[in-house]
Amino acid sequence: MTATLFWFRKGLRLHDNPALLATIAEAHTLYPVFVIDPALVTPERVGANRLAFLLESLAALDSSLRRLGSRLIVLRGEPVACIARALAEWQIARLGFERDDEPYARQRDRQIVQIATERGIAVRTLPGHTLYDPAASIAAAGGRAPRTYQAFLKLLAQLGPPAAPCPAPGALPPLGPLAGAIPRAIPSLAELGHPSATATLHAGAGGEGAALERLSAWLADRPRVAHFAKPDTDPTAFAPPSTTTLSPYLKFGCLSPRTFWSALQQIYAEFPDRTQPPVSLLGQLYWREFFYTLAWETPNYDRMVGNPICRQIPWEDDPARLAAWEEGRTGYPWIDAAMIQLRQEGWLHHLARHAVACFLTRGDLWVSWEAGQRVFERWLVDADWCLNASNWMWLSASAFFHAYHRVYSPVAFARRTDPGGQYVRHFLPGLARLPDRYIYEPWKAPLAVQREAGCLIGRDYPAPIVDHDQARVRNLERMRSAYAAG
DNA sequence: TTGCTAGTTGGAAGA
DNA sequence: CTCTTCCAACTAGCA
Repeated sequence: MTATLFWFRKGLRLHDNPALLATIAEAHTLYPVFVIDPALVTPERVGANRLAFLLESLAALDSSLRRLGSRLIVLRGEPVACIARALAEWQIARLGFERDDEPYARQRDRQIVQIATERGIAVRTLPGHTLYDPAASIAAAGGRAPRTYQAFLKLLAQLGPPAAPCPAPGALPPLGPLAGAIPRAIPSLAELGHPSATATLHAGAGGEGAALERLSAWLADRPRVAHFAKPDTDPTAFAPPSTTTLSPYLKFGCLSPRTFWSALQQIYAEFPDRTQPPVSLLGQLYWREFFYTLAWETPNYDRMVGNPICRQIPWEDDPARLAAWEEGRTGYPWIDAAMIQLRQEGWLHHLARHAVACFLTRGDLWVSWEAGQRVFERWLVDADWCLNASNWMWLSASAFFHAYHRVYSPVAFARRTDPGGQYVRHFLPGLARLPDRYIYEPWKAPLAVQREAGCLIGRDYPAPIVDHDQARVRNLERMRSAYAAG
């Protein structure tokens, strides 16, 4: 009898899971395992909303496995030690998992593969988190990942369509004999030291089933899918948002990118006038792929120093400014409302992320993008190591994007799509009674208007921590110097 | 080597 | 309200 352990990490799904299929094909008995690493679930590292989403995804996976006569075994502890112990206790002969290309995961997986190999355990890994295997894409590109999106699209054309999604398993090997003794152990948020989740957008919606339902629901409006243009979507729309909000499912692998890709192709076939990458929905999947591919070969991808694609810029450490930004008290309602939405819902529209990221770094506060990256990493339900680093480099004009003189206005930008300030009024109820005219710059409201609205600047809502026009001019000069020095 | 082109998503002012 | 123009500007990719 060959006892096999399949280790779920990302890829929390049964559909299109090549590593799982390959692993169970050779198994007589199976131990499906997930490990909760206590170091990664502290409130300092992860907000309650993302942790709740993960726990829901695990519960959904457990239910799916049970329908096939199996179950999910949730272990808690340092992952390498946990898996090593399980391999020994359950006399595992084969280990399988989906490859994870993040540096932390690569390091972790190297250790467990070494331990398994030393003990004579066969290890089976396959990629499944991206459309293509980044290593294979780079090899096809001649050993160097493209540095621009357009060059990456050319590479994709050369690669041809990604592999078709594989079916979910119709049956699973019986549970390993020792699994019966292990209690069902998906912990609660409270057990992990967290308050309850506050999300409205993704509340109670973790897991593969919800992912596929939300995908179907979004795809049902076929003209909208075919004509989707990301830059034209509304960053101030929040009930409902103007984009798919599928990102958390892709982050945890509740949704396969290849399943998404295939579904899009079917719709695109009906619409000759569909939008194209980079702005189309397919283009969004390709941005993800582009960044994953480049990150695979770039050292220190989530840092400025030692990162060969990142411009070296003398950001200034300023804990007070950083805290004001993170806590939504910069005095700019559009920025503050977005930061409140981030913390309440764990989600922000892409362009709202742009606005707050530009504000923290090159636009206004001149604080390092790495500090902002850590804040997003904590609060976003869809926090994705590679995409988070990529977009912070983009917005801070450290890589990919170089037109640093283009600075988002914290006053004018949101006014274009939301002149009445409904978004601000929702997330900053203290400002709700201000007239439209002052909703994005309340410090300009005459005192009588502030009193009438029940919102005195400096008492009920902060005055701006920087003068945007002055900060912008000063920072443009600093960017010019940094670019010249580079 | 050099020159040329194109690049997901700005803002202000004016027609 | 929508469109155009100007501002000031850098890089990767390619011929």
